[in-house]
Amino acid sequence: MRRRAGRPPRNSQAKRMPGRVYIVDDDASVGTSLARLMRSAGFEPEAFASGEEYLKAADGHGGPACLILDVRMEGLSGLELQKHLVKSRMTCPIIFLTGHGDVPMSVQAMKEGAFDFFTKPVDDKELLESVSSALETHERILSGTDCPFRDRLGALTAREFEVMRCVLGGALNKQIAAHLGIAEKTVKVHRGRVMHKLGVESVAELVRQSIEAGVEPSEV
Amino acid sequence: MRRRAGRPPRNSQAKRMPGRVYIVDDDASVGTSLARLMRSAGFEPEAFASGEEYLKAADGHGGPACLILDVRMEGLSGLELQKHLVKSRMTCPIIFLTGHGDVPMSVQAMKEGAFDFFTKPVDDKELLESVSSALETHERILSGTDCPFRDRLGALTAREFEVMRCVLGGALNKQIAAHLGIAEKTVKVHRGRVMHKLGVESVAELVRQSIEAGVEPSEV
DNA sequence: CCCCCGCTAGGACCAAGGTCCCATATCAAT
DNA sequence: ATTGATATGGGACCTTGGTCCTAGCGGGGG
Repeated sequence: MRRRAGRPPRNSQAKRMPGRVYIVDDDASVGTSLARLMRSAGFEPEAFASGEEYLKAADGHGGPACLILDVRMEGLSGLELQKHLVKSRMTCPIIFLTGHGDVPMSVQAMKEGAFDFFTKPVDDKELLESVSSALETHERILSGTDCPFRDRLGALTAREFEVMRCVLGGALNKQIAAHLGIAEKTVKVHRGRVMHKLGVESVAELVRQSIEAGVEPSEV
Repeated sequence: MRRRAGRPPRNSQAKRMPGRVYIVDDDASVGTSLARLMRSAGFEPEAFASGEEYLKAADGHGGPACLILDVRMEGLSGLELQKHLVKSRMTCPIIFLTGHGDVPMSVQAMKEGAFDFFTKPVDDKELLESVSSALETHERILSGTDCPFRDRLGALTAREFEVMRCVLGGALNKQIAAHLGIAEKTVKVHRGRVMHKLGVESVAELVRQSIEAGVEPSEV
């Protein structure tokens, strides 16, 4: 039961979100100038002077965001902060920006899943492009691959959804019927509507799309 | 048609494979010394003098493998070769080793999914560790974290496999039959055997497992 | 109060999937 | 030459899936 309670946010992303950019750099002048750059490009910057400060103030935020981290900092280093965030399942992309970068350092950061890695001096345009791309990526992560299938799921009635989950579980119509305490005939009706509403033509396709959309199958 | 032509390595991984290490470097002396190093560590090296040569001779191999690529080479560069391999859905990890590496280059390689990136001179121990780790990773990829489904795939005949891919694509038996130029009856036979050999009871299950095992569906 | 929507379901059919048994043909290995 | 694995299908038969059309029932909103 539940899921799609009330209103599946039908038209999310009505307008393009600007996107939050967290900046963590212990050099205040760098922080402010980066913030200025980001603001001028239409993003919402927020600067922190250390990893600890960021962690304390981190609000989770709702929409798409990304981090710009310095590697060398007093206290928590950028790489340490990254490890910490990765462990706590942070999904938002991290872009490194450092004055003293070398290949092994960049490789390590990338292995940990960094989105990008720049050395100063950095080309503003390149950095902005990377930030923009990072925000897009995060948006996609947040909204689960924006597939039209997901929206169509919202068109299903509760009963249809239940039947669909049983189908995803590989159940026969008669099993679904028994499971739901209804006639096999009715299951067929629901099932047909599910296929039609979701715009799929085969169970194989249904399963694929559902996996992508994160729909859990139902045991029968 | 293609893909695992001929022989699906029937009894892969009977005994612990040491792991194949493909070396692509246009400096012959580097290639042979790397090969020697790998052999001494118990791996099975195979050296190529260019990306083109590697592509021509690539045999697919059965077991776990990895690549050691130079970045700068005559003809196809390491990064280009990597892109090409990624596009063709190569799963085996790529380790870069280059004399003239810089941060942007390493970042690009890592973004494309490189397993590691070293600059010469490289510490033998580090390189060997990376290779060993890459082989382990590849083995895990190949065997899809011990799912029995993957092993069972090896029990399918070429024809059965083709039919299965069509089923994964959501095709009807008659469409599969037309596609393969055989009778619908025969498709049913193959299909039945596929389900039986793979130990699944529904198309839904088949699709799920196949996705996990990385089997590509076939358009019909 | 009535209508629409969702849930239910029967009848009638037809297409598709699946399984037995059996049979032929090819190819490679013994 | 014989055997085994593979691919191919015919016949028969049953189960499932899917779609028409029709229709009763209950709830919420105009």
